[in-house]
Amino acid sequence: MNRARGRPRKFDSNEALGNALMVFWSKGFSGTSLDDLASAMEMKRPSIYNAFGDKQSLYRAALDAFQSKLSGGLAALLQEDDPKTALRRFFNSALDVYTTGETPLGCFIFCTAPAEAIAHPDVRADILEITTNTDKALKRFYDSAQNAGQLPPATDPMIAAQLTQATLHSLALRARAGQSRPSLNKMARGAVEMICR
Amino acid sequence: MNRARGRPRKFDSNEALGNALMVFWSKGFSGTSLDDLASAMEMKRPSIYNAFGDKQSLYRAALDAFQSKLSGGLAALLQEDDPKTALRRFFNSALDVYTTGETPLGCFIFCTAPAEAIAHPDVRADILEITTNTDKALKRFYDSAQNAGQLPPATDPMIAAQLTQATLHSLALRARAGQSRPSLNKMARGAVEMICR
DNA sequence: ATGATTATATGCGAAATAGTATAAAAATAA
DNA sequence: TTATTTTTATACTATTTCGCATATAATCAT
Repeated sequence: MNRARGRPRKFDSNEALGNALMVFWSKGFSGTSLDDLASAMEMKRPSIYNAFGDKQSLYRAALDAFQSKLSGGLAALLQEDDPKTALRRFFNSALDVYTTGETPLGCFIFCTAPAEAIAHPDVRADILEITTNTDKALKRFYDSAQNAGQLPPATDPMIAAQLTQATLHSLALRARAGQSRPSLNKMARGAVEMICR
Repeated sequence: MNRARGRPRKFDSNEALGNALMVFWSKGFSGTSLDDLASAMEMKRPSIYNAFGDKQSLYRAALDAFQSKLSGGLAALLQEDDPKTALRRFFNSALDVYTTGETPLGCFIFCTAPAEAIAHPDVRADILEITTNTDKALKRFYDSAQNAGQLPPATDPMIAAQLTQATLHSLALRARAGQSRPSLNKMARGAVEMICR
């Protein structure tokens, strides 16, 4: 009696969302058609509507899934003792995501969502929330580094946090534009030295 | 005999391109229809094709126009003697552009073009070129500041340049996401202090 | 088995979309 | 005036798009 009632679903919800995410990541929201999604998700359009609602709901679900996965992994890396080591691993791990595939796609959120932000205020609010939360998490990181005497007292933790996220934004755009992984690594390393000196 | 031959054009080319730019800036490339463009440009579709080619050519022309105008203005500000003053004016002027209108649109290039970069390799190449040129221009700025003894010898001019553009990228995204102008000003100020110390 | 429930599959339809063919209009050249 | 050139305006077509209506299938509850 505790079992699912009607006909069982043919698809795995997470997998289908992940496939949708990949299409949106490559083509953006407006550039992706429901046929693109249906074929990538191996679902017919009515099933997509039934499971995820309309195109915008699906896109926002993909944004949320991407952010949860990425920020979870990155936050763990910031637990490391030495701030510079933590940051180097932080950027390196982000770049792993940004440069996968034959054509690197950059960051799903920062490379595709801004284009939709004006036409879709919900998406705009999503970006703002993600950016704000990331600032806050990084500020906590710099606060505790400063308390541990690992960051100069003159450094403003909030500014350091914003510049760190700015580096992330830029790496995301540069990866999608086609800059090489070594050049991105170099920039990330340099940013760590600049921010933590 | 030196006069234009056939029926005279009804529209001013720069003005029409500027109107197209505004639509693309707000809705992105894929989110903009030719009807949107035709109505904003006050031209019929066949006239648009005749004057600017297809949708992608028009979009790339708009990218080029935006970049020329913005980078020209910003480069002039970097001529200022004091590097910090130059940078503060540089960011301030960029923010003027990023935050105009009731709903700030951020940077036309960095907020709308990345979404198209995978589907349209020409656009991807455009972004890469613009990013590379901006890095180079900023590196020259930091090189000469360093030569004038206005930047610590330990600072790597290329990293400073990349971080400066990273700040620009981030301000662009944050403006479009809806962060307030004062908070953006504060971040820009802080970035200048971090980079030039 | 029978009915209830939920999912899938087929296919429809109305609207939007990109791009063009054709004809009319406005200018110059001879 | 007549021919030539170039732009504009109308209308067309073929395709794509989103979303849904309807019918069918697979499972559970009784």
